[in-house]
Amino acid sequence: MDRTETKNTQAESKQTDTKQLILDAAERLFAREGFHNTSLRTITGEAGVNLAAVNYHFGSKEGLLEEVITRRLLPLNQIRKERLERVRQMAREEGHPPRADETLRAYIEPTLYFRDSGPGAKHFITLVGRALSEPNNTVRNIFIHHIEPLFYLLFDTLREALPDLSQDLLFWRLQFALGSMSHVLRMTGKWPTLPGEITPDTDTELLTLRMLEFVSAGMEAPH
Amino acid sequence: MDRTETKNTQAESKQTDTKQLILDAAERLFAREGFHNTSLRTITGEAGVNLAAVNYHFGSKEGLLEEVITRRLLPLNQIRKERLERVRQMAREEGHPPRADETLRAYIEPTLYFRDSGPGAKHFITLVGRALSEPNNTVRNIFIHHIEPLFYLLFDTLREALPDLSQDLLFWRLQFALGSMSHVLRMTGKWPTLPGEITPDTDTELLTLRMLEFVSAGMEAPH
DNA sequence: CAAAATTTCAAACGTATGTTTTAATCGAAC
DNA sequence: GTTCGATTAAAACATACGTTTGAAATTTTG
Repeated sequence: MDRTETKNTQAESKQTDTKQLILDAAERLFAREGFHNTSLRTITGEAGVNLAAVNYHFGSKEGLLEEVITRRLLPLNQIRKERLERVRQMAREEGHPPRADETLRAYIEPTLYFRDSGPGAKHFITLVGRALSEPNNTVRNIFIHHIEPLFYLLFDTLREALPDLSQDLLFWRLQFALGSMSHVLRMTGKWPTLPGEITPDTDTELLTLRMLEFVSAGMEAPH
Repeated sequence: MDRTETKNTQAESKQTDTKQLILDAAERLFAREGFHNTSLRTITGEAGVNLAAVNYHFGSKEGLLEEVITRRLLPLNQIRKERLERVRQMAREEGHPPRADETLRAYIEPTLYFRDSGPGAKHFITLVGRALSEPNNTVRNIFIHHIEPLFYLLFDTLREALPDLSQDLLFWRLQFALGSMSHVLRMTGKWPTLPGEITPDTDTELLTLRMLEFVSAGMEAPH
């Protein structure tokens, strides 16, 4: 009776239900309140399941976090990786370096559009935005482990796109760009009171356009 | 014997020592581990004072946080406010709109240079960088309360600098810029493993220059 | 249907937290 | 030197947390 391993026999209905309910509630609460600020009693309460179910299905609170993250991050990273490799590959076939704005688009566009891919995805993207700025090692390390190879791919493709920039300068500009994106991701629905006619919850398409205008200009700025 | 009010008679030596020791330790630990992930026992342990001293001098853990923040944020905000008003005032005297890059510099430069203003200031700036992305309301609200008027001043000055941008677009671009800055602030000393010859801990002057190049170009990008 | 494995449940465990209490200690004023 | 308010100190308090337990309930297997 190994309790941390999931034996997926045909007996999936109840188990899957409980696991999904916990994952969805945890995703929402981790995004809204943070990992340490969310108790298992709150999660299981909102999910409508027994407290012990978390330790039974996920082993520990940390194990739950890991599955909350990987459940959506693996598919998202797969998409971003394919988009980046396509940009790189097509440029190589056409015999010119990839364009910086297309490279950035290949990374940013799937990330922003992922918010609309399902009800819980929006919360997850908030979590992604907070990932790198998490003070807690537990949360940050799980993310970094999955994001690091993608970061290198993005960095290398941008090196080809912007050969005039030193590695050092490119690194910083990429950090500026990623900072812009992650800030917007985690701020969704948390804007302070705003002046006048500003409607901060713009639709995804317009937001993506604006973000790409901004970070592309910054990336290609004179130096 | 009101324990939350500080009676500053001449008997300041011991009290001031203890308060300073607690504030410094809390600043460092809140920045490194986060507010909820830091216990009063860890703080008082590192400060070398008794556990009860926090509640005696600051009333509560939240009161301690508030004083950790205001102790440095009030002077920093004063500097940023003066710099912004000077840019605005000088432009008005010379009969032209303020420049966007000078406006951004008036906000960003004092913030980055504040890191070098003392041993604990570096930790505090990490805290500033994490302020807006804090999931916890306790932390975020204290910051927002002090930062909001400054944000409006920055926004209004940029409106004068960039009259072609709609309020909506300007709002977003300012968010992108602030995202870049806060990301860098909180990432100090927390970079993941990096490729090759990259030295992420650049000196303040060069980092400021690069950040201003980036966000100015993004702010003035075509649309 | 009976046996076996899986999942749920209520309760308790041990620990860590912020806070409070009560007494001891310190420093200055008279 | 004594007195009095301010500060420190040790201990305990109440509560919340993640986790474990053991039995009941449910589902799957033969």
